[in-house]
Formats: sequence, C-alpha cells, structure tokens
Amino acid sequence: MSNKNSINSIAKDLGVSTTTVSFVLNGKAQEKRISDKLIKKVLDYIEKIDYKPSALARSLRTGKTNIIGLIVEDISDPFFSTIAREIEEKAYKSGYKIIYCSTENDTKKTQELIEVYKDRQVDGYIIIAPDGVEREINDLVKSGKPVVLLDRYLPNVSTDYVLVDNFESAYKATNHLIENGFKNIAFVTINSLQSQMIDRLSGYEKATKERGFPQFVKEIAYHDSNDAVKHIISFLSRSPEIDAIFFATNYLCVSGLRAIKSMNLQIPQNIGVVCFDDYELFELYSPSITSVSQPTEAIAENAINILLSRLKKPTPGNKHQTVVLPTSFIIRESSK
Amino acid sequence: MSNKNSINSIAKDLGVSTTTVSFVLNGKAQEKRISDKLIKKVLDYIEKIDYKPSALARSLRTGKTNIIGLIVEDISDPFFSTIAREIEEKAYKSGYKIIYCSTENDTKKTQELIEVYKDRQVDGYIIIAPDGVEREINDLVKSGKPVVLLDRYLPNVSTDYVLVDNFESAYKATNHLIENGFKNIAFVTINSLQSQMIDRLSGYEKATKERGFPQFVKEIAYHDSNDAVKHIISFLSRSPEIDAIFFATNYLCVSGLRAIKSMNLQIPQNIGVVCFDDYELFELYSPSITSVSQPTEAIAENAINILLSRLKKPTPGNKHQTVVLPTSFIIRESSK
DNA sequence: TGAATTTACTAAATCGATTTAGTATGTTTG
DNA sequence: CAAACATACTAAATCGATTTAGTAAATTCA
Repeated sequence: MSNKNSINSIAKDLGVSTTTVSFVLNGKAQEKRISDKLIKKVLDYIEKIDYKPSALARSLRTGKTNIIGLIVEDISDPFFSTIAREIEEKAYKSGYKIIYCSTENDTKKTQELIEVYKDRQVDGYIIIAPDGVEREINDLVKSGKPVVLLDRYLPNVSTDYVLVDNFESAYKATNHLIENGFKNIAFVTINSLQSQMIDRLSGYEKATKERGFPQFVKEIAYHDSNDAVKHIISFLSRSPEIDAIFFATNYLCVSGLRAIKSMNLQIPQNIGVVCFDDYELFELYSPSITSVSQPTEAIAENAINILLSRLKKPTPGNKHQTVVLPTSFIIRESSK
Repeated sequence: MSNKNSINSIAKDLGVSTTTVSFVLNGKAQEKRISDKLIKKVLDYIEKIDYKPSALARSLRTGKTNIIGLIVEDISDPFFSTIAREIEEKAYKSGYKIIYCSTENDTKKTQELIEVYKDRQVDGYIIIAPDGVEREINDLVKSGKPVVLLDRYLPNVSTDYVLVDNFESAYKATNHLIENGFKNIAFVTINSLQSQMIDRLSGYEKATKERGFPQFVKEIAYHDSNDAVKHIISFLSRSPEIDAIFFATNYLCVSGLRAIKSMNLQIPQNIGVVCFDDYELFELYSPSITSVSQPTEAIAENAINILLSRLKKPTPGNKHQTVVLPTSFIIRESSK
C-alpha cells in the first residue's frame, strides 16, 4: 500500500517485470507477444490504482517531451493571444502541449527564454522573434529541432516561415486612403528593423511615390505607450498638413486614437485613419476604424501543421518552406 | 569530442567523480570540502563547453520542477492576460517558470489541464477555476502541492485565495447609477454559479432593494458572444423601461455596447452603462464607459507571494489565508 | 524424436541528474 | 606514536521510465 505508483511498483505488485508493464503501457504488448490474459491483468490494475506514467521520466529516457515552445511578442496583445490560443487548441488535438511566453521585443529576455525552453527540452519551437536572436535560432535549427517563425522574416535564418503579405497589404491600404482623397498620408511605425515593419513601410512608400505624394514617416520606440501618445501629438503638430495616418500596428493606432482625441481632431473629416492589424476596439470605436486584418486562424493552422509534420519525420534536409498568407482589408468609417 | 554534455561526460573528461561535479554545480563544493583548485577546474570546464544541466533529469531526481502551473479562464481576455504577465514576471525573478493555459470555463477541459500539470509535476498551482472542479482541486491540495485560487471562491475547497470585494464593488457601482438618477437598472451576467458572479449580483440586488427599485436580471450563456448581442437586444426590447445596465464582466459589456449601438440608443441619454472589469476599449469608447477596475497587479503579487512562501516552507497545516483586495471605481461618461 | 521456431516473458543498461554512506589520506593531539 | 579527527574525494543507489538482447518453455517441422 505505497502511495508511490511507478512502473516498478506495479511490476512488483503484479509479480511481473517492468518490461512487461512498459510494453502494455505503450501498446506494444501484442507486438511483443504478451499474452492477452496478462495484458488485461496489467491494464486492470493500472486502471484500478489510477496510475499515470511520469512524463518526466519518460521524457528523460525518450528525449521527447511532447511540448512545443511558443514565444510571442506580447501575450496580452489580442493579435498574439488569439494566435496562441488557436495554436494551443490544434496542438492539443495532436497530443502536444504548448508552453508560451512573451518576449516584449526584448532581445536578452528572448535569449533567456530560448535557453529555458532548451532546458525543458521542448520538441519544437514556434517563435515570433525580436531583433538580435538570429544566432540563437540558428543554433536551434542546427540542433535539429523544428523551428517555425511567424510574422516576420529573419534574413539570415533558414527555417520554416508563416508570414503575411505585408508589402502588398500596406500598399493596398495606402492606396485606399489615396482613392478616398487623402493626399498627405503619414506612416507611424516602431523603430525596428523587423522585416514585417520594413515591408509595411515599403508598401506605403511605393503607393505614395507612385502618386508623387509627400511622405511623413514617424518612428516610435517600442516600449512605453504613454510616450507614444506624446510623440504622435508633437509629430502631428509639426506637420499640420497631414490629412491621414496609416498606423503600422494596432497598439500604435490605439495611441494614435488617444492623440487624435486629445487634439480634438475629427476622424475622418480632419484626419483619415487606417491601421495594420484589426482589433475589437476598431470595430466599436466611433468612428469605426478601417484596418488590415491578419488571418490569425490560418497563421496558427499553418504554423502548427508545419511543425507537426516536421516532428513526425525528422526534417528532410534544408527543404524549408515559407507560407505567405493574404490579409483582408476591412473598410470602415475612418477612411472615407 | 562527444556532443552530449552530461554530468557524467564531464566527470569522465576531467577524471573526477560525478559526485564531485554535482557538488560543484550545486554550490555545495565548499561544504563538501572539495578543494578550491578542483572547484575552479570544474567550473572552468563547464564554462568552456557551455554545459547546462538537464532540467528533466534534475526534476526527476529532486521531485521539483521549478514550474508553476497557471490556469486562467481565457488568456486572450485582457484581464487574465494582464494578470498572467505580471505573475510570470514576478515568478521569473524567483527562479520559477510559469506555464499557462485557458479553461474557457469548461469543466472537462480544466480537469484535463490539471491532469496535464500533474503529469508535468509542477511545483504549485494558481488557478482561476470554473464550476465543477472542486474535487480535482481538493486532490491537489491533499497531495501537498500549494494551490492559490484567484478571482472566485469555491465553498468546499480549503486553500489560499486572492479575491476582490465583488459584493461591495457591485453595490457601490449600482449606487453610483442610482445617484445619477437612473431608476430602472438592469444587471446582465452569465449563467454561472461562480462566487464572484453571485457576489456581484448580490451587490446589485442590495442596492436596488434598498431603494425599492425594480430588478432586471439577464443571464447569458458563457459561450458564443454573437448570441449575447442578440439576447441583450431582445432583453432590452422586452423591458423598454430599463434606463441603465450594469454589466457583470467586460466581455458582456462589449456585447452590450454592440447591442446598444445596433438599437440606436444613446449612452447615457437613453441608457446608462457601468461595467465590472475595466478595459482599454472602455476608456476610448464614445462615450467612455464607467467601470469597476480590478487591481491586477496586486492580485498577481499576492498570488505569487503566497505561492512562493508555501513553496519555501511546506504548508503549515491548514492555515490557509484569504486575501480580499479592494477595487477602484472609474467614473466616466457613460453613467452620468 | 531431435532440431528449429515460436511464444511469453525478463534482466539489465540507459537517460542525467542528486545524495547517502563511505574510503583513503593527512594532520592533530594526548 | 597511536587514536582521533579533518580533508578531499568517490561508489553506488535512486528517481521512473524505455529498450536491447536475452532465456526458458511450448510448439512445429522434417
């Protein structure tokens, strides 16, 4: 009557070997020619004492943890948390658990997190990477663990990617503003060299250049959204000719809405607004905000499918794939 | 030149015993009288080959994982994700990692999640529990693992709690509406027996009863927010005398705002609004929405502190504590 | 009937750590 | 100078699984 249930205690209690119990546990009993009588005996006993194998011990022995490490920018941002939940759900169905955490776009924190995940020996990684972790991610890839990167492309990292068409989407969104009569369109982004930001900027630049329109680009530091409001106010004050703004992320747009509100500007009469990334707030805001909506479910689905297929078959050489998904453009009141 | 670094390979490479290496690794070298020369030799080598002990093996042996399991209702809800991030941050500083997941208020899913966390042998639990998991949580407590419950009280579970004063907060919020001239105040809640919901309802009931005001209570099923909008619309249509609504959660309020918008009602002229739980949207909405704001940081801080202290000293008997925190009431335009 | 094969199982190594209970020296001390 | 005590280490058990390479008995085959 010990309170420690292990494969050994079961074997002892039943007077069989641990090998036998293990075979039964892993469904290899038939294959290994354990008699049906004995199989039943073991199964019944396991059921009776409500035995669960130690995932820890199993992982130590097999080298597999059935855990996928998910690293996002900020789990409290709806864009990321939605993706996280969808990935979690799909992984769950295939017997994988997700552990996730936020980088807050902090290189050092991310390096530490990758270290932690290595420690825990996760089987695979889905990462939304900040700048400066190319080396660590390349090490992961080299170590043979599947790595799927989302949202942004790292030029020096060869692995699987799931991206959206940032350039085309931003081009289209900017053109939408142009077609609605806006001529002095600003682009508000963060001070980052992340590919998705650069692509969005390029889309904006192409559209404005094609018409010979002036360009107003404001870069804001990633952290501290209070400052963002102030910076946007002073940016707009310094260039009063600006008649529309294209925000490169949802949180920048939220800061922008605060700024616009405090300056008593009317949307879209005084200033048109379009945002990259949708957000429940944008639909409910008065006026509602036009936005580029990313296909979170498709992103999650592609990411987890690629990862799971890599986990099944050890990665076949360097044949990595890059999936580029289209966005959808949701026209609302703020841009007409 | 093997690529497997383990304490054994290090011992072999250095011609010492694994015991010695282990003592050095765990800072017990002095205590165990390992010579300074040898300590340095081991440390240097470890540094050189960038060795990291296997967390898995260590946990298997020690029974400690340094992982805390956090179970919330919905990680994509800003209230929960904010708490999650704050807990994560504080735990991290004490050398603990957090793994979290969402119950979606689903009893079965929660039971499975608890099972998964038991498998992974997390050292402690912070749980925002749905109905119907009293048994499982009691088992955890009995097993000696520290368990801190947040947000809601489970009558039959004796453990540590961090709660807010739901009754008083709801009473105050309702009275605020009354003081601003509203007389037919509805309470929109979810169909749940969770204590926090019952307390909020009781606060509403007490305030309305004191003035002899009529009560309008609408319960909505937790899932499917589309239906929530429809239900609120029909609820309001059936009782046109309602002149204010107190929403019991932020997501109900969001559905309520959609409903109110689609009915072309003006806030607060046609209908006053107050919400339990704050949300960025409520500040930016036009008009801005009055709300009861929960002290997420204090909740997180208390939860993790209690848990960490339990982890340090094995739980001293049944002396559990319940912390009840005050909320703050943020008066905005929607209720005057 | 004896050899070959199949059936039904098990001993022991292993994953990578921690920890108890040593041992073999060197140094004090009475 | 022998007993007592430090000093500087290590052998081996252990945590709880998986897996390889067996073995003994029963059955089939020639």
